[in-house]
Amino acid sequence: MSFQAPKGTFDWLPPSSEAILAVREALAAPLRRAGYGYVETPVFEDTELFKRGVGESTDVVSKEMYTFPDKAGRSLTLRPEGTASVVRAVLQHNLHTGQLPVKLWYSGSQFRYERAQKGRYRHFWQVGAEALGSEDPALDAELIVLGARGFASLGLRQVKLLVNSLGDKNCRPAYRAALQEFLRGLDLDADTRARIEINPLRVLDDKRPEVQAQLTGAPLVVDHLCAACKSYHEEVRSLLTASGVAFEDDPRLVRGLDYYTRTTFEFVHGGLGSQSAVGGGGRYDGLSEVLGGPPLPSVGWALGVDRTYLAMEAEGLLGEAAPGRVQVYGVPLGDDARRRMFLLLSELREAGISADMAFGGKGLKGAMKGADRSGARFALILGERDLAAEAVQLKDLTTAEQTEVPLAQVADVLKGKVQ
RNA sequence: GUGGGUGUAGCUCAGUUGGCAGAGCGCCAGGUUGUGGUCCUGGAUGUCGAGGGUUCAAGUCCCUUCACUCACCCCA
Repeated sequence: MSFQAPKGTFDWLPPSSEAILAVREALAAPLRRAGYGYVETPVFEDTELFKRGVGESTDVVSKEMYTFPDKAGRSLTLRPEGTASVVRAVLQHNLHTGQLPVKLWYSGSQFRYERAQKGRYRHFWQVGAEALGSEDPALDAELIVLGARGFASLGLRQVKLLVNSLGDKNCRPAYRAALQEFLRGLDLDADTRARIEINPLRVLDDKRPEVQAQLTGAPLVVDHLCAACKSYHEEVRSLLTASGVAFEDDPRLVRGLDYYTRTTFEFVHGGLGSQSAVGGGGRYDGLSEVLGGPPLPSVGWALGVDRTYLAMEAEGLLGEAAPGRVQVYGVPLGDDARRRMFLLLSELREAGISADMAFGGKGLKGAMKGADRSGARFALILGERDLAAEAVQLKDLTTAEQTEVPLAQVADVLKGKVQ
């Protein structure tokens, strides 16, 4: 083995690669039914976009970005998340000057320079959705419901939804100060003490038991919400309940990125190793302004495609996929037959019948094995005798029944037999 | 950045006290010169992660190093 994939990355191979395609489709389908348009943005952006949009206080920006200079000396960064790019694209193309909200969805690669472990890779995939320019609890609820529907449509039953509100620019500062005061009185290591000053809410997320034990009496943001945030959050919750989407209030739920306000939520699953989030999002009312745009209250989420795959694996939902399975398999005997089979397959494929054949001059036995393994129901056997008769032997591999079919009629005969 | 575990055939792994490099699966071929699956027979594939050391002898013991993996941190 000479080369291998870079650290923290991996290849999707058949058959699991088929499941990944299915996951992307399933997560996106509810969005398309709800009027979200597809957006595709560059995989790299101006480094400053992420510094400003995601926040310099976050670990994502301060130590996990793939940043590099291009040949003209510009600093570019492989996107570590999708929201900043989407907001940038909306502002750049003035999509927000039309009817609001602007509803967009995307699917693609994200990159973070982290130490890899189960469910956390340096290159990962997300399906995301953003609804920009509208402050309406129904929009928050809509997105959450669409995410939940996506997971449910894959058969996932153990995805749990956690919901919280982080307050807004009116009530968050007072809460932040109260939390900082509480945290400063605890016995914590230097890194965590530094985090108290930069991003105190994240301390609530610490998984270490000795830290969690000290957090039992910590002030909770729900107790510090202003009236507007409180009623907004109540409305979101009641819409979720009315939609039949089960959720759990988690007053400790915070998000890793700076731009979140008010509604925040996470879809969690127990089958991902030590990681738990299969998706998450929330409202980010101030992000547009941070990026130099007008006020554009918005809400969005991102769901982890590879993490969803792991969740499905944990729930035993990955059936026996049959990658590249075809309906018909050609078994040519000899060079003349191979040339004729090649043309016959093209004809079948044009007619909408999926077909493969034995390559490499295999013998009959080897070619028949290939037919068996291809998953095809029918084999087409073509040798010198058949060529002379302008016919082919059509064998049903499930019954071993074999009939001779004139070459000119193969497509028509098969059309009647496959599906 | 920190800590644990694992590196032997394409894959999953065994390998005892240091004594000839192994199994299952997969792959290829034959049994059957124009017929797959099941079965039988045979075959190919190894820098035992790499480098050094101890020893008559190292997959095995010691040192170094790399990779993978899991967890902390962080996050989808």
